[in-house]
Order: sequence, then C-alpha cells, then structure tokens
Amino acid sequence: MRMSRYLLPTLRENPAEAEIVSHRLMLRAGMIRQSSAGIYSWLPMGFKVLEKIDAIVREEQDAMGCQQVLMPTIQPADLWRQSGRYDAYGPEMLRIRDRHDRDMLYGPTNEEQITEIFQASCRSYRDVPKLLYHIQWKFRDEVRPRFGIMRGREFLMKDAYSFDIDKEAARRSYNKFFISYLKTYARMGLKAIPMRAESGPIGGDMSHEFVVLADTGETQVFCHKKILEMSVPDDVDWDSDLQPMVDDWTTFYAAADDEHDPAKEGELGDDLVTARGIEVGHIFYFGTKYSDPFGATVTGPDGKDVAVEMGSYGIGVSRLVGAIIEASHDDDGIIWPEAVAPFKVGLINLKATDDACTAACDDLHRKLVAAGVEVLHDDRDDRAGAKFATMDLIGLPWQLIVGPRGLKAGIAELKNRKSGEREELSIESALARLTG
RNA sequence: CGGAGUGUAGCUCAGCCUGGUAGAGCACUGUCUUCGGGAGGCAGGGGUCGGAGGUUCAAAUCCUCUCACUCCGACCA
Repeated sequence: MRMSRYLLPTLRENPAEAEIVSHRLMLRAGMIRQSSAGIYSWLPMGFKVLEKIDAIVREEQDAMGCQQVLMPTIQPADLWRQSGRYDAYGPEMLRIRDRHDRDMLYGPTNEEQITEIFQASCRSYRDVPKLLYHIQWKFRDEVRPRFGIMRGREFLMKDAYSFDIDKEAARRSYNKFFISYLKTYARMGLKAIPMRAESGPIGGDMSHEFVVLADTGETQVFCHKKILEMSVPDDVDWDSDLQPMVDDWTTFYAAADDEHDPAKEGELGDDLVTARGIEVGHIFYFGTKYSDPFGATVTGPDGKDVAVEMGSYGIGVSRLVGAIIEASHDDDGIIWPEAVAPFKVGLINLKATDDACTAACDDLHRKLVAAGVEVLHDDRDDRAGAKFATMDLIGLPWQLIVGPRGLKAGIAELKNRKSGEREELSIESALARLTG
C-alpha cells in the first residue's frame, strides 16, 4: 500500500480528550475517529488491526471445535422477556421501537438468542455437546464510556456458548475454552492470566477472567509469580482430558483487585506479584439459567428430557486493540506484535524526488507484495525525519529504509521497531530477510 | 446517576474577567532555499467562536436555557 494513497490521518499532538496511552496512540496513528461518546469509526489502519485480531480469535475458536454463526445486532424484546432480563437489564440496554411499535433492542449479549436457536434445532442427547460462537458488534449504554475503544458503548465481541448434557460435560467444554483462550492471547503477543472471578448464582469454581498485564491497565492484579512463567501449550489435543492442564494454571493464586484476598497474599510472601492489568476475556458456566426458561432440553438415552447445561465465553475483540497497545508501546509510538501488525514492513523512500531511489523503492514494493509481505510504502515527498517519526508512531515491526546515498552501494537499512536495532545490508539480503 | 470541567480552524490552545473588524503554533495549498531522524523564508486557503433566546448602538466576551464532549466515583468484554 502506498502511503500517498492511504487514509492515515496521523496527529503530531495529543488530542486533549485522550487520557490513556492506547487512546492517544490510536488517535494519533489515525486508527479511529470518535463519532460520539464511546462510539468510533475504524479507519483503514485501525480496521486492519481489528481484522487481524478477529482472524486469530476465529482460527482458535475453529481449532477447538467451536462453530461460527452470526446472530443479529437487533433483537426482539420478547426474547428477553422470556429470560426475564428485559426488565432486569436496566438502562444499559439500548431499547428501540420499530415502525410497528414492536419493542426491539440492540443486543448487549446473545444468551437468549443462541438458546432459542439451540432449542429450535436440537432435540437429542446425541446433539450435544454443541459449541457455537459469533463475532458481532454489541451495544451497552455505559453510563461513562472512557479510555477510547477500551470501554466503548459499541464494541466488537466474540461470544461463545456451550451446550452440554450435564455438569461434567459442561466442565469439559469450559476447559476447552480456558486453554483455547490462553493460546489465543499468546498468539497476539500478550501474556494473559486467568483469574478466578465471581461466579454468580451458580457458584463453584467455573468462572475466570483473563487479564492482560500492562503497566497502564485499569485493574490492580495480584498473583503468584510462578503463574507469569507458565508457558502456553501450542499443540493441544482437544479431545483429551484438559483438566490437568487447567489445574496447572489454577493452582497458583491469581486475583483482580475486587476479588483479591489479602490473607492469601500474605502467605505468598516474596512470591506475590502485584501488577496492573486489563480484562480481555471472561468465561463462565451458568447451568440451566437460560435453558430452563427457553425449554432448551434434550432427550436423554433414558427417554427423559433434561435442560442443557450452558456456559458463555467472551473475548473483547475491539478492546484487545487497545490492550495490545497498552502492553506494547514506547515514547515514540505503537510497537505492533507481528501477528496483529497492520503491515509487516514500512518501506521508507528517503528521497521521493530522486528517480533512482523511487525506482528502487517501487521495485522493492512490488517484490514484497509478490512475496505476500504486507508493506506500507511511504512514497511521499517529505522530510526523512517526519517519515521516521510517522513510521515509529504507527509501529510496524520492520522499517526498510532506502535512500540515494546507500543505494549507490546497493545498501538499505533495516530497522526493527521493537528492539530499535538498525542494520545496513544489501538490498537483496534485506529482501530475503523480510520475505524469509 | 452523583461530583468536577470543557466547547473558538483538522490538532494543541490564546482571546472572555474589563463587550468594539476572530488570533498563534502545528497541519493544509503555492513557491523558493533546504533535504539521511518531526527544516526555514515568502504568499495563501480554512472558523455563522456548540446551539437557541435575551441584554446592548455593538456579544466569542455579560445573562438564561439547551446540546455535546471529557475527567473523578459506582458498573462492565
């Protein structure tokens, strides 16, 4: 992509309304534009990152055997009256009336909708387990949206739902999501820690929040230092018993500020780590809370109907964009982990008015694209310093810098955004490095 | 929803107290000199000062109402 043709409205100064670093950087890097409180448009760069995250989430859900569906953003109120949540939900729910005076709502979540789908489609114990997810925009009319995309009113969420015959089977589904989430966050270059969370009316130990560590995070977290050293399994047999793996993670103490236990932390002594974090996921089991009112039952082998045991599993997809920036930036700007970077390489033409230099950059651009490398080519006639600053701000993993001076010797400069290391090497080896 | 603020050019802000032809820096356009880590000169374009009403000869400025947005608190992916 040529920068001269790309919509990338970068800002040199910090917008006044942006208090936290991810919000500032997203605005400065031209990723988003605010429409109204807590509601944003995603500009090309921001949307590209969002799509990358979306793709990783999707791949991991698919890998664990969860099937993607797409449910509507607008739901009928009757659906929510059936679960009793139409009245219970409160003003956070955006209620709408259509032209026929029917009560509708913009979905803040989809338990009702998915349960209705399951109920209408599945009859037998042979139909379970079923794992379903969708990635859809949600709306929650937060009293106080803040932190840019991190707590918007409109946000993109992956929400998944499990349907099982009994509690033991539900636990197996729960464990799949537990392990899958660890993998998902790890792929984005994030260290996410599962923390025991309030489990609601059902009780038990089947509710966890996944918190990404970031110095600028909004929640204080407390955990055993060993949990930070745990490695995420990369090859998982989803049909195997995952309980031991989950147990490994849950034996160590880990709690967010509202759930933490000072007594237990005292016992940890030097092993206690306190840090800041951002909640990027939440999984929980809730039994038959929705299957009961919706009559979502299956007939068991004994011919008797039983209400299915359910769980739901959320990942804040749009929030992750902010969380990744919070976890990965420096004074100069964003540092994208390669897996979610909008482009892998920023190609900088140091002198766009120099024909030879421009020809060389155009050639590199072509070759990178041909090799399947996503490249953002700064082909504008601008000062080098400005180009470097912009490139650092938008945080692409690699910068390939080509100028007339080096070109005479067939040399380009390759800079790694994260380490800051700069290396002069031949054009051919630079190309090989980036395409290899 | 409670508390505190802010609305003036794309961005950061000055001007308001004490009413009198709407400003600066950055960004943008043209041009010249520059050009390897956010250059400089000259010449430009761009604002019904959030909106409505009021006071006044005269309102960005004073008064009233209203809308929007931000921050702190309680709640949440």
